[in-house]
Amino acid sequence: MGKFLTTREENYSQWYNELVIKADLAENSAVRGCMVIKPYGYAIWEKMQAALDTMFKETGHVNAYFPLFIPKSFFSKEASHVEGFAKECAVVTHYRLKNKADGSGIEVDPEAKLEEELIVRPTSETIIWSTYKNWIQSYRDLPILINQWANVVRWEMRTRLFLRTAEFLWQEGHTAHATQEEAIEETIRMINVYAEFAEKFMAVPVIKGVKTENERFAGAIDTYTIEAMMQDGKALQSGTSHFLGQNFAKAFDVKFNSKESKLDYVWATSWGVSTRLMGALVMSHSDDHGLVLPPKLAPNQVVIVPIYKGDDQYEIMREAGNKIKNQLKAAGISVLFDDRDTHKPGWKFAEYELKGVPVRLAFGARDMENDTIEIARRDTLEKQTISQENIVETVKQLLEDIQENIYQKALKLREQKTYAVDTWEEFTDIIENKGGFVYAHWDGTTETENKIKEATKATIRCIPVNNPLENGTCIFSGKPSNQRVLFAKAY
RNA sequence: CGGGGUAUAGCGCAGUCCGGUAGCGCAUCUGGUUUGGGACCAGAGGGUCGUAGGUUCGAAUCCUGCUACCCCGACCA
Repeated sequence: MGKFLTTREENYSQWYNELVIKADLAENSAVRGCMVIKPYGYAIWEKMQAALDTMFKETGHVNAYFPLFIPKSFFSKEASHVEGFAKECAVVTHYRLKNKADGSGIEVDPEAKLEEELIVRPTSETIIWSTYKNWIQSYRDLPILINQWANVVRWEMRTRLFLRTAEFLWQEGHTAHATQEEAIEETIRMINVYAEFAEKFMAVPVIKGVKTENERFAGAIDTYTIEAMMQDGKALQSGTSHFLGQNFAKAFDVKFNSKESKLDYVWATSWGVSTRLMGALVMSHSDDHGLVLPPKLAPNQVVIVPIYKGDDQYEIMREAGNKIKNQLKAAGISVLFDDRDTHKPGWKFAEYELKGVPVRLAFGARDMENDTIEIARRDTLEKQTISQENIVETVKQLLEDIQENIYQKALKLREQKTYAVDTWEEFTDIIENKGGFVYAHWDGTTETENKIKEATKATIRCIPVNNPLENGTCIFSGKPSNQRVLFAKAY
């Protein structure tokens, strides 16, 4: 087996970078910090979108679309929101170009300056709440449960394909409610939707929890998060759901008449997941041979590779291959029959391993004689020769096994790399030498949180939901604490 | 945004120190033999050496600016 990838052990970060490019998921573009998502990568994103969109619809949401540009003045209306995003906003200042006088190209026409500059959305709370103001007068107008699929721009200093890019694709849900209880319920409902999606579709186990004040979304009262562990033990924040209280309603003066004929501000939530999930997917399951995709999100669940000698056999194999392909397709399995004569079987094997196709079927003259077929699973790289008779059932079962197996494997790894510690020495030892999730006591102050971050680069990923209460002392300050929180280095 | 590194054919690299007009492997194309884990032989095409200036008779090579990428920090989904 030739070596095409840096191994995870050699250099995890380089392994990831190479894998994303070699598996044809994405590449860097001519624009700094912005990526091109290639067809194979986009196909996975489309599968994620389809599953999530269905879940959003099932929970009563509808899709809409709001503008890419946000008037600068909107931004300044919610104080903490501005502060959070101001440092990474792209700004449109002009609306026209013109030819340079000396004919050496084009330049921004200084006479075409915008009256009010426009921000390229880093998130859409402000434009949406300025719109909701017009839509909401009465409790009868509530709730509003809207999602949008969009791109956003955050001018990042250091970027990495999928994990952090200046422009990325995401969905953002923005809901408006008559009561605080209902908004909190919605916030929790959506973090649960994200957790279910991560675990059932991506096969990525996640920890649900609440962010500390320090890590909270700019403008939120509470931020719920799902945190996944990557194979190197680092955490990846994979989705967030925010209870925004009445902050945006107050900033944009969105009031409604309640049943009791009382004028009150509207309660809000927002929630989102992004193409960063692609990074989570890659880093959770893949190995030194390439991607390992969960069957539920793989663009092709099965690839069929024919093995033949000469044109006569080729024709026979094509016919046989198409027959198998159609059987599988009829059972709702997505199949690629790679009957290209331009690449050899061995080349194709390596290629589809790199691309993470869950199941590979290969057959040649020997199989034709015996009515057998070789079946190989990507997650364990095991292969065996089976009878063609129950091929559909066998493949179906195997796809389910793979989906379950990679989830269990990821869960097991997380359990192995999760620790509970009581002393600063143990804490720093694990964070610096072993890597992983560490449950430890914390005194609840931002000051301590920041000092721990400074000393170790570990941050509080979340305070898990249903976190058991337990008396202890803060690992850093020694002050009393009544629960452990989840620490880790994060992407 | 600070420190370090890199940029030569589609990809990976040598050549740069010591200036003389560009080479290797893979990939591509043609023909043939092949096909159960990235085939082999023969031939062919492809580069104004990241970019803009400068020094020089002459620059991939020396000097300066700019850009992009990688690593390490600060910031963040």
